[in-house]
Amino acid sequence: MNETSTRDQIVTIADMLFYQRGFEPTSLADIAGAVGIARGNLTYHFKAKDELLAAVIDRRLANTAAMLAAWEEAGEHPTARILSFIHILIMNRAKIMQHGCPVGTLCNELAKLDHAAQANAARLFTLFADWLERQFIQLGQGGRAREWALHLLARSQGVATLATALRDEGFIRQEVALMAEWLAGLTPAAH
Amino acid sequence: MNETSTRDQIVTIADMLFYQRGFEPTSLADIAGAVGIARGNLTYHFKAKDELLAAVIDRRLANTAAMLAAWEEAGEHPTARILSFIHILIMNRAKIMQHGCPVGTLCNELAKLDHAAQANAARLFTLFADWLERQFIQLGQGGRAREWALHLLARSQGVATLATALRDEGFIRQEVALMAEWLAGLTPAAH
DNA sequence: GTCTATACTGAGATAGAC
DNA sequence: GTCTATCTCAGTATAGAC
Repeated sequence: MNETSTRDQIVTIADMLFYQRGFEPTSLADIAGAVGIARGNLTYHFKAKDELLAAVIDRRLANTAAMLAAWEEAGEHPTARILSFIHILIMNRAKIMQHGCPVGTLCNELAKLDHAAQANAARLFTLFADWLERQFIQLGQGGRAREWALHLLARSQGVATLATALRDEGFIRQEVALMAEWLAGLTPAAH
Repeated sequence: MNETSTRDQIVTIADMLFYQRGFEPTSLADIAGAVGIARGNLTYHFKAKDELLAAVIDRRLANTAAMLAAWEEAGEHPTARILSFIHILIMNRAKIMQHGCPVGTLCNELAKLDHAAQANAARLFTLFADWLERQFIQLGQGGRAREWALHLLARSQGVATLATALRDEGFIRQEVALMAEWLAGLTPAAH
């Protein structure tokens, strides 16, 4: 009857450690230790490390989809929704400066490892891209909606990467301001 | 009298493998095997893996500084020089789609590992940033030269990250066009 | 469902022969 | 300067007791 089952706890901890240290450098012993279970128990729930990775990615996909759906149901103006996306950089700035963007860094690592889960991890990006594309369509940018979606996604990724390397919070705020400015330039005058 | 000494060969191979697979996942055995020497020999030249990493970063710093200096001495218009930077994305598109940007992915990995070499790797970024800043100053953008330098650096990083995840060459070309457009908007009319 | 114990592999690092 | 041999440790995975 424990709602936060051991399995869920494992995925939660693994998600965190994969983000903070990376997939490869995180050992199953690290995860088991952080959860507070024996290593054999971890193996009972996940036969192999790759299975655990798959579960982590699936959870991230579900969480991201839920977050984006909530933003869409909130009924705001699409400009406000896109600003919510942009402001993730501010909200998560401390973690980003330490460990980068969870999506970008995972995709990069899996690409280098030539890992089978790479394509599934990339779906995290397309989730954001599709959502952003819908917002730009609602802004009347139908012709270039996909282009703007990927453009904005790329810019936020670049900010994350550079902020991690330079550990510069001011830079994040500066770039967020530039993105908001760019977005305002696309938005039809609402007054 | 062998100019490409074993030591140089080791650094060359390590540089390549650290880029392609990442620092952590690349073993010293991988490197020794690729060079064609025994493991003990590798240890003779580099006491520890971290020493080898330091040598790789130092070489990258030297190579990058030389490339940027060459671009500057070519005597072109600063706009043309900045375009040279932007077009790295096109020139290296195949490698980028497979392994990302060598600078960004290394900095990300070292940040997660909390590695002592992280700061030195980040100097690769400041090398580019300083160079770009000088070009923007020459463009008469003195007031915002640093801002534009970091902005352009971030955008190229974002393109690399997304291109790796999505394996989309068209996206790279699209973003390069947007960057060129943005640059043209900054450049004082030259006709 | 959870644990201990262990097999097996591959990592980095070291010693010393040639 | 290069090699083989070996040490030590950490990693994943497995077997089986409770």
